[in-house]
Amino acid sequence: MPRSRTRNAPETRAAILEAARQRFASEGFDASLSSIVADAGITKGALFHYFENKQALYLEVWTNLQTDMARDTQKAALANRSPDDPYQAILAGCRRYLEWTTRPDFQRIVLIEGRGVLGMTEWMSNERDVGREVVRSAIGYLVQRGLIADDRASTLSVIVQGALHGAGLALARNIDGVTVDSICCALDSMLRQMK
Amino acid sequence: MPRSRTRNAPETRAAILEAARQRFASEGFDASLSSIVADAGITKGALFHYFENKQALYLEVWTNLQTDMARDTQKAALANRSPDDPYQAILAGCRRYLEWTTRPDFQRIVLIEGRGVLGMTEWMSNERDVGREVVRSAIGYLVQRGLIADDRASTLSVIVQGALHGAGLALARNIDGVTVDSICCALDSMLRQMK
DNA sequence: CGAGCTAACATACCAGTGGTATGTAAAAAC
DNA sequence: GTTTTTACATACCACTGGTATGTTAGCTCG
Repeated sequence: MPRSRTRNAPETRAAILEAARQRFASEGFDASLSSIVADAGITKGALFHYFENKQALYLEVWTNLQTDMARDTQKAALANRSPDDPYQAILAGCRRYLEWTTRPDFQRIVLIEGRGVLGMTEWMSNERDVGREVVRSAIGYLVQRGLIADDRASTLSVIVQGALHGAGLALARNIDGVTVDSICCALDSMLRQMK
Repeated sequence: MPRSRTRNAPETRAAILEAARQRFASEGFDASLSSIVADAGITKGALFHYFENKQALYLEVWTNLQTDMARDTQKAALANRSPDDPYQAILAGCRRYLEWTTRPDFQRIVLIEGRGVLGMTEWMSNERDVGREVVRSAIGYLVQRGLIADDRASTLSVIVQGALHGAGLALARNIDGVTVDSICCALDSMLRQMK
């Protein structure tokens, strides 16, 4: 009823995604679709016109956050390139990633719940894990420079990604003694000693 | 009705937990309480007599798995103590942990979904994270030996825990090039170079 | 231009869910 | 032997994700 008669598909879709992001960020996946469509100013009919089901909606919110983070992280890394220290760019990327972990929506949707919500079906199956791609490319860069053995790249990637993930969660929980600087310091020596 | 007239509270409780573990492992948190109570051979009345709500039930299943893993891991570590190499025990514990990550119920309930299900309320708040305690005590052991600086213990703990977590997930997803051995090898040099 | 098709929503409704209120019988307490 | 408590079962409810079915605006094309 309050909806204007002008049809504007992309705006509607964006409104749904935005409302969903906020609700998912504050209430988690349990946030009801009713509340989301109310926030977006539309009805469930519209929602199910654009998204197959609740998981699909969540997947898109999750993917958007993830890709935004990846882009920003890579941008930070490229901006801090140094000709005589190949680690500097990567460490700048790590620091930028840790900044993302302070965002409440990123914390809850990506760090905390995402894996469980999309679990098995989407997350497990394949390369939807954008974060992993970023880390892999960073490690690949070190391999290219001859700083890391080629056959260790995969293993070291998952370890570095896991370390970053754990560090981000620790920051989110603000565990004693864990700060952005202390983590970056630890990652610095950790990365430099990898071979 | 099929329930015998003899009251046996602990058995009933255990039956519920066992049924819940299996359902949660195969269907995730979405597994309906109806199916769980059917498996356990009781009714919802009994379930809600023992557990405040679905989350509380999940929390207990999750905690049990987590503590079993922690106990087993520490046992493995203590069994592999070596007087001239303090790292050996820890690495044995890591290997044992990675073995746990091959268990489907542990994968789904602890690695994938647990964080999201209990998120914020239980997991975030504090020391329900048994895994972290284990890692902290291992790092504490190295601090005691003078191998790691005291003020770095917290940060290194979350990094090591994250690395293990990520490695376990990678094994669960069987990502190319990642094996138990390759991870243990990487952890070996990583731990030994920490200071 | 106007008839028909389709995209973009709205409305009404449903099965199933977690959770609650209430009942009841056996054991334990006194 | 009465009362209280424990250990369940039964009946029920509000609400949820999802579906089936409208309805209307805009575009296509003769």
